[in-house]
Amino acid sequence: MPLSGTSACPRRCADCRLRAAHAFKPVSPQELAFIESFRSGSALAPAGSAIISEQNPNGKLFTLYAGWAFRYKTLSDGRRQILNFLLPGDIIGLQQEFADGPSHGVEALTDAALCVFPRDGLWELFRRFPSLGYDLTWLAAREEGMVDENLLTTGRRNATERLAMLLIHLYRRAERLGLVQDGSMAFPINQQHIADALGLSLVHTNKTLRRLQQLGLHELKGGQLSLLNPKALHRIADYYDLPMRKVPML
Amino acid sequence: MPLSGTSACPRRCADCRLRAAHAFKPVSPQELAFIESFRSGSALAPAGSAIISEQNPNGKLFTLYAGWAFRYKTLSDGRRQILNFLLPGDIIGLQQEFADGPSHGVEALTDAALCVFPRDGLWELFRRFPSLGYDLTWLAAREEGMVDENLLTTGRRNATERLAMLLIHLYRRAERLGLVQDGSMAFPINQQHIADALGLSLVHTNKTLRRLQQLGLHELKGGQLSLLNPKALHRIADYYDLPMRKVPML
DNA sequence: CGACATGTTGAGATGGATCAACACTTGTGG
DNA sequence: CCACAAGTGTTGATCCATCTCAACATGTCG
Repeated sequence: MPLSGTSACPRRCADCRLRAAHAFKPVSPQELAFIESFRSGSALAPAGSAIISEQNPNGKLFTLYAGWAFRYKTLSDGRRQILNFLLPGDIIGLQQEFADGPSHGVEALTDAALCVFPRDGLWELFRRFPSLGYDLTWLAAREEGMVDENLLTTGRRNATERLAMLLIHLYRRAERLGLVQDGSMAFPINQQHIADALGLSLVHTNKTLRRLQQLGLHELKGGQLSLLNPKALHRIADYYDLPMRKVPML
Repeated sequence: MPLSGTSACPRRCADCRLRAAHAFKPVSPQELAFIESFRSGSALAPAGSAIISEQNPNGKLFTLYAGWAFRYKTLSDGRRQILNFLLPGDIIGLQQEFADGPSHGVEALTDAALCVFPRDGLWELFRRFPSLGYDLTWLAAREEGMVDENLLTTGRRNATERLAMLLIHLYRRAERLGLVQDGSMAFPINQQHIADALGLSLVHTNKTLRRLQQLGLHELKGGQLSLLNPKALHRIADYYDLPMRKVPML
């Protein structure tokens, strides 16, 4: 059964539609050739499936080519915290290489297409293409920055501020990737995900989200999100956005 | 005025007492020589001083040689979230290289000794010593893992669990570095820091900490911490520790 | 049709925040 | 040497943001 909406990444990295996007740093032909040889294949992950299991991490490294996913950790009684959301171009599984044990799980939110790399080829990559090693560090640092921001949100913002932050931040990331059309974007996250990402209960998330919507700050229906009053959302979230550099992509 | 207790890092990296510690991955003589040439000097940061300002990040990269520090972010109304604590061997300022703007501040908790590296030599390091580039990615991933854990704590653990987690985690890290003697370690963190790290109010932190102490789980006085009932703390925090590999150090 | 996931809403309970004192220590300047 | 300010820890009273529990609505899918 073909997965609706998502197509697997092309055989040749030179044909990669994602890499051509405005958001990404260009690579040299040599780098591209190496990436293509390094890549061990592609994969499709249906919505809801585990890309990396929290208990039994596989040894693979992925680049998310299309679709959404999220990283999470759980406590043994089931409480779950979503660490960050993953969008096309994000790398998956890099931490596994360095962690002392299983550290987190990754789950697909939508049907997702992935480029697969063997984890044990990582050192080879650093050795042969230091510039790509540099890019990997960049990606790691960038993701850490994202978690930092989420920790600030969860630790110090109240429920309204948290929601505003989440909406703005995801909108901004999607926009950068060209996923926003006519001021509206596909938003494949349900309220349970939002609650788990923000450290709130499901019920309170619902009520707060509803209040924001009734104030006319945003609209969220049919899986589509639009920000009706971005200024106000920025003010509430205490969020200041900066011009974003092109980011590397493996 | 000499800073009590902390000595600056030695002139020659070969004489580095820290690197000789059990916790760190050995480096080759060539790597060591490069690190020494890469290093632009050493510095002392008095307790409470900014190592990296949240507003005006400097372009430097540091390794914390002795003493404690912490990374933090603040909201514009002053609410502060501590992202993680830094102990000897940790790297400081790596994210700055990749962030689009100022991302976080770093402050010394105790008098601290630092090795200083020029940030703009980073690419040179990757190019000439890919193995050190690999180590930097490792350090970045490791720190991200730490923030992940803190996000889980702040988002999903209650006050008691958070405190237990913090005590265990810091104790464990200190132990690894040989900073625990006779079951007791220097603990240079006040309750305001703890509150800011855990997303709690100062008052509630005090009351919860006090309760744990009265239950005989730990003792914290005179700036010294001992865990009197680690088993119980582990159970409360839902924390399982794993054997830790040696980690790299720049 | 029933089962299930998801969203919505109200009522009541509570963990943690806020406010307000006060104790103790340390350093400083008169 | 004392008086005082500043930083830190402690404790009680009260408040409220958020959680929990419990229904019910809606849509999808077999």
